[in-house]
Amino acid sequence: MPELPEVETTRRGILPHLLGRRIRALNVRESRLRWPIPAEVPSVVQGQWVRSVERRAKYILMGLDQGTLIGHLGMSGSMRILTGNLPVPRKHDHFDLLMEEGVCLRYHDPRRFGALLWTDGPADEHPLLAHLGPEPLTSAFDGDGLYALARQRKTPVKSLIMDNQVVVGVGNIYANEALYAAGIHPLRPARRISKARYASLVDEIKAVLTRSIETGGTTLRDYVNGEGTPGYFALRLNVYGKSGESCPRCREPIRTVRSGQRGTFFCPRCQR
DNA sequence: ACTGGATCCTGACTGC
DNA sequence: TGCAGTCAGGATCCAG
Repeated sequence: MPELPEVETTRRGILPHLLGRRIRALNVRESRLRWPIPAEVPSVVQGQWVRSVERRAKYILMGLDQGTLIGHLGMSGSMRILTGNLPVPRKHDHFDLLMEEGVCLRYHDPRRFGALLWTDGPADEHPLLAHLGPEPLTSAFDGDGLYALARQRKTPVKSLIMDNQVVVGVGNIYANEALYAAGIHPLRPARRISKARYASLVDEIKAVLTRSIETGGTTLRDYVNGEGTPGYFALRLNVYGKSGESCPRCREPIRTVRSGQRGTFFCPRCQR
């Protein structure tokens, strides 16, 4: 389920349960994720204290006394905190990170596109993290920088903002929504967009992600304590998944095309 | 250097 | 009911 707001919500949800606690065991039931969970990880992490729980892009980074556990939720992954008697694992509950005091972080991922890795060195030097673009909610991501990057690019602007080397954390839903909010056609070649319009696009990306993280907070409690997973954030979607429905702004029917194997939704009248 | 396409995997849904 | 086809929140890899 995860786009960046859900990953951030997950991080905030698991943080208080993991921070300052010691890992009793890592119990792996299915190691075949996006990359196999390396065989040595359980013995390496056992007995270590969790010193930090951070996020970079859509990776969740658990800093240990030695090294960092790197988690990723892929397309269908979720984490929840269990306490007390552990329920029998459901299908696709691939690992449990068992902490002191009966706290358990259980990972569920039907499609197995997620990951759990460990690195000894600085996490940001890990090959998966080393070449990532700026975080979208920091000042390192701005209109001028995006405009400069786009100069040589013929690729559709939607592909550009979903490129993790350009900016991280903009998934398909938010790419569609931010482009709608900025009035930019998703298939417009990246180099054919003015600096002013990129400034607006950056503002809208930040706004939609921020709003989504805020509303995600309301489902947090259920997410980490309750049974099952939440639905989507209580985010008002204008175009994503709204094929054929009328544009909230001009009533024109929302259209959908496929671009880069992803569903692309837009208003042909408002977005140019 | 860029770009589009294939790919990993399971499950939900649609249409016949 | 069953079966085939399509699509889904990600992101890497590879050919051209």
